[in-house]
Amino acid sequence: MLGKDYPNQDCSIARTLEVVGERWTLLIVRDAFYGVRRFGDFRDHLDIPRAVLADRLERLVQEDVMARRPDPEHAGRHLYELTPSGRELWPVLRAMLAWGGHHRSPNSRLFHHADCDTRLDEDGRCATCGTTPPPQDIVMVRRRGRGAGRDDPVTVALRTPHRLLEPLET
Amino acid sequence: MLGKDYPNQDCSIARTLEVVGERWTLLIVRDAFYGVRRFGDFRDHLDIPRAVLADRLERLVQEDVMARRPDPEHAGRHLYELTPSGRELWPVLRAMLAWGGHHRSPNSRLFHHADCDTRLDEDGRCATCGTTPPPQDIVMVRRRGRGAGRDDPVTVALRTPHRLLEPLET
DNA sequence: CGGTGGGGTTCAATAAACGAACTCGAAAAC
DNA sequence: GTTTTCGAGTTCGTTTATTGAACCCCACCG
Repeated sequence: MLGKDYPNQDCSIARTLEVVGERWTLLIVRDAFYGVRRFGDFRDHLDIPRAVLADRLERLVQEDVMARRPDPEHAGRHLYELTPSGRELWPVLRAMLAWGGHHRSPNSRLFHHADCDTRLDEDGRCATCGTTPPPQDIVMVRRRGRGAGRDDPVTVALRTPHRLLEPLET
Repeated sequence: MLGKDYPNQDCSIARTLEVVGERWTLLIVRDAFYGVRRFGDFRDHLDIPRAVLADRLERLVQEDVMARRPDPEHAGRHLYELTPSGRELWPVLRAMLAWGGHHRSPNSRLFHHADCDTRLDEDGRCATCGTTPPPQDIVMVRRRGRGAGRDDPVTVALRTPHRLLEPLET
């Protein structure tokens, strides 16, 4: 965008949008919640131009939403992971998930409370225990009969139930 | 953005971002919650180029987030108002408000439950009655000692407590 | 009936996104 | 030990979006 910020807006929403409001950014954060950590996995799953992905990851690291560290299994490569402040973006994604699910098309993935095996409602609450579990206690499962579409390694790996923030093996 | 959509993403978040993910769009929706309805008021409050504002409003109308109707007080002009589906974007804005308030800077406006006069927590819940009031039951007030910054008519009108979705008199 | 003012549209310039080609470094193959 | 391969970025020319200024149109005012 021409100027990524909103300098004259005295508003926390504007501050948030300055961090995650650019094209692709929230989908990168979403994938990070799904366990994606490698440059190439983001790229394969999002069909995003390399240069844009590199730019967005760098900015997310600058803004303390993600952290970059060396990949212990592959010298010279990196892993990108959500920081504590990045993990607090889950409510933003959950709200968008609910709106898009209501007003556009139902999501192809469902979210269950790991402890109770109960499907979470749209506010992220578990009807069984009454709590709103944090991402690491949420298991994502594929909705029956959905999710054929893509065949990149990330999409394939996400066909089996997967706990949020758990590193994805591709 | 180059291509406003994410055609290969089978995901409700991507669907939502296709509607409200472009630059300025969520700030326009925010202002609509604050009671802004006229082209010029959006313009004055956001410092947004006219052409972009016209484009965004048209798209929001197409997408059934806002509705455009003739302004009964001014022939030839229009009022832009949130539709029921647009009003359901409030949780998205509330989540961004909470994140930006925590991790960037506290918001200059606070939100109270009109019935209980209790400040809402960051999930939008009222500690007094335990409900999560809808936008039309929320009163926005200025945080003490904040909000000097701008002096456009909208900012001035919002200095006094104001119920969300209530048309703003400028 | 000429002026004013709000609400848009048009236009040229700038910036961002795109995708293909390129570079670099580490490991694997030979 | 040399070459090949591969993932991870960077560079670059092209396409598209954003910007701000200029312009147009309509309704009302004097």
